[in-house]
Amino acid sequence: MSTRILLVEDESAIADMVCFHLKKADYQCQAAVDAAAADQLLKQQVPDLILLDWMLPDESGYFYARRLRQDKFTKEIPIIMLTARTDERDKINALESAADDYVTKPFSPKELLARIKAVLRRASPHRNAEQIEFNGVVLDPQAHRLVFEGTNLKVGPTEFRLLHFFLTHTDRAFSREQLLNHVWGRDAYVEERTVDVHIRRLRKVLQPMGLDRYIETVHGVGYRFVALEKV
Amino acid sequence: MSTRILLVEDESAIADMVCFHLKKADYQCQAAVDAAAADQLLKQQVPDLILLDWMLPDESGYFYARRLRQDKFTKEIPIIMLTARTDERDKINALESAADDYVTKPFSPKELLARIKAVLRRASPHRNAEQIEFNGVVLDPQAHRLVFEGTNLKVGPTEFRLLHFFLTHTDRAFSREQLLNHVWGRDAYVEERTVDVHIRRLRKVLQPMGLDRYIETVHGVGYRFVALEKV
DNA sequence: CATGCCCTGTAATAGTTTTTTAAACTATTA
DNA sequence: TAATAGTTTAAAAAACTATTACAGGGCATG
Repeated sequence: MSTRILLVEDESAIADMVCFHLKKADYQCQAAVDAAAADQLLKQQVPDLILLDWMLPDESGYFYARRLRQDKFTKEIPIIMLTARTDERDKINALESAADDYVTKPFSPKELLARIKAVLRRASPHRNAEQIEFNGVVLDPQAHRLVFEGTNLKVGPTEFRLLHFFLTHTDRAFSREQLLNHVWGRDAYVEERTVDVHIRRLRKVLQPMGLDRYIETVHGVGYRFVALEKV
Repeated sequence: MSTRILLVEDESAIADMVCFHLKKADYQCQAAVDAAAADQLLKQQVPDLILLDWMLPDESGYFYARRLRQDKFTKEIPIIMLTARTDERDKINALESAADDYVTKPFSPKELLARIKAVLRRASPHRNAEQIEFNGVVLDPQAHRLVFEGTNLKVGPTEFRLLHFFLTHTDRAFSREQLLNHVWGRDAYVEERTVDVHIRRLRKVLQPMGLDRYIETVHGVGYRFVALEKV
């Protein structure tokens, strides 16, 4: 049983190209030219992932994504946005809060497939239960513990979830709002500044083994966890 | 005599595919399209395992699972849920407490068969009857006895089952709900806090030989029994 | 069939951990 | 250097856990 991907894209040249590569990579590809067509397809069958163009003829891809997030039948489906390159902070922010990831046009099939794979892996709960190793620290979601060189690290529940999120979403900056959405839950009523405090506490936990430096502050944006070693 | 598996799934494409692979793996496969049909089949014959779709036409798979757990004829049957992938902690939690395991769509036949095998092995009675030794304490499920250095330890039935469960499921955190499901039985109308009391009683039993420290409290989650020696 | 004993679940209360907020302080940017 | 953003600390509030006592049920014994 292969993974179903719904592609919502009005430029047929791009749509054909993407579909071609998706099929070659053994995904099932359904294409829709606009939000209305996508809705029709969604009624019939729920896909495992949605590729969504930022600009659609009938509705902004951004608002369509938000709409998909509100519907209980579609809210769980991971969304990757396809968008023109941008520098606008607002837009990037909007992208990141509405979608699970985004790819800027023009993109290579290779990049797209890599991002699809990453998003699907992330969204799969069994993967979510897998142990993650990072520079000697092992995070075990099943046992709900953090181990370094055989010893348990004492870490609060929120710091644990925060680290888990970071380890599964490395090398990307997240705003405090995004972190609240992902780590606290989409309906948390908490001050943004609270994130700082938990970042602080997580850094404190990781300090003894010198891993706190992987939590980077992105001024004016939020925080980022880097997995790649700096040269 | 081969293992009987009941498959409850409304999408016939998936049902056919699963049945095909089950039969190939030498299981007996019965299929039902909804809960009502499943009930009919269950009246005739009790299967060894149930594969249950999370979303059914007539009833949520989740609630059907809960219903199966309340019926004394079906409560012992292991259940594996088939579900779309999700990130939601609530849903994962619901899944884990209602079912023995779950597989996310799309799944490979290989993965499904592996999980079936694992669940059946876990549920098989012979393993449940094996003696377990832990740091000098011997738990004998057959005789329902707990022995330390030749002397019988006085332990209540619930504490015995709780310890048995822990010894067969070490190094994992379990919520109180999960412990109630596994140790008390899925139909127990018991307050979650009651688990605390039995944890306390079990700790008291293990205290004299210093083994109570292996029962760890996981704040905000539940409890965990560690097998690994801490350094 | 009454009695006492053991076991269980609940409730009350005490104790602990974690989270959140606020506020003072430090750093960065333009 | 002013303005904006991030860090750190402390303390109150909230959430969660431990412990104890007790009532009621079941069961064997007298």
